[in-house]
Amino acid sequence: MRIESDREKLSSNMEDYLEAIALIEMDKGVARVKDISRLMKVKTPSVTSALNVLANKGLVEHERYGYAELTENGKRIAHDVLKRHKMLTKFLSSILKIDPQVAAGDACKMEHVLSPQTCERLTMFVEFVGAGSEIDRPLWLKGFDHYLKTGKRVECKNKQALKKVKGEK
Amino acid sequence: MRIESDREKLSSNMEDYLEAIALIEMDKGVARVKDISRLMKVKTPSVTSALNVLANKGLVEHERYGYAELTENGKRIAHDVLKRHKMLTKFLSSILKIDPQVAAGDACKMEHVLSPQTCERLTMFVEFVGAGSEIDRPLWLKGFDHYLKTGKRVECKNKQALKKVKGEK
DNA sequence: TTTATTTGTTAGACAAGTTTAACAAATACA
DNA sequence: TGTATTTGTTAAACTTGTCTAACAAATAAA
Repeated sequence: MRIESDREKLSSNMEDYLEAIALIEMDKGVARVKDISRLMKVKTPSVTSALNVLANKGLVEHERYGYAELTENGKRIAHDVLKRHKMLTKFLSSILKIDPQVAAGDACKMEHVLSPQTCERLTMFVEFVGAGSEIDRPLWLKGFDHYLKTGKRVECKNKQALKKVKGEK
Repeated sequence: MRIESDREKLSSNMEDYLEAIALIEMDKGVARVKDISRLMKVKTPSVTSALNVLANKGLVEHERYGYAELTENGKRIAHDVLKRHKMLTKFLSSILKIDPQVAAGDACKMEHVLSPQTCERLTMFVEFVGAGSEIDRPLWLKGFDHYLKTGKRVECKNKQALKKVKGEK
């Protein structure tokens, strides 16, 4: 028999609900069933049912016909997920140059399945690379861009090519 | 009403079964329920049931009490999954230096969720980086290793530090 | 070739998450 | 204040994949 605040691993789905609620709270202050259902692309009964599950785990508060609110615990988890989401999005879009939509989708999947170790390393990697702007983009990464376009590695002995890679787009 | 060889997207689970069967076929020529169940860490009835699903989709052939064999279609999918798996493992273990066990686990999850675009880019990235051996490891990547260890970027102006990063471990 | 062991299948239950249909509460507005 | 509209909930069914228990086929071995 188990008591209250279970520390069991949340399912991807429930993590997604927490994340959605957090986003809506950030946007509008409070989250309603309708908003969640719209954001998650599920019907409202699914939301009601998810809220019951999450409330049982002490991750949201929800009174019938009222707003849903994350508890402290819920917030903590949601923010962890969001942090992973952001990091992954950045990795995909600014390092690998994946299209924003696709990157968002992939980040949404990956955020629930990566081990803490991988998340941590990837975070360090993103941090290490920087690459927020084109200017910050390290030279080797521009080399990768070139490799993507042409399938060929930049010959660094050739000053001409090197300049080209360094310089533009 | 739908006919035979549906081109619907396979679930992660079913992809995993195909992958397992492919691995066993490669190892022993033919795959038996027992082998699959062992590799997948599920009980045999789950395998029987999965084989029925896959047979319906035309991805395996399986006669009662006999061997399971991938069809051409099944093989194609299984090999795609395996290719992604290998690529991801390489990315995680040889670029990010994730522990083998953890890398394997993460690759196993990621292989089912990444978009084709991300798979392709990541493949290119792994290819670009090389990094099969410590010797091939590009200098910037050694810089990342150093960043992981110390949290500090290598100052390339400092010849001493540079040499250290280039040289050892 | 009969018996024992291993392997595979069926049937039935369960868990998580989803849906539709019907209904109830809250809100808006006349 | 009374009626409509919007929003939320309940109940019941379905899906996917799992399991246990009981049974059936195949293989090994006596």
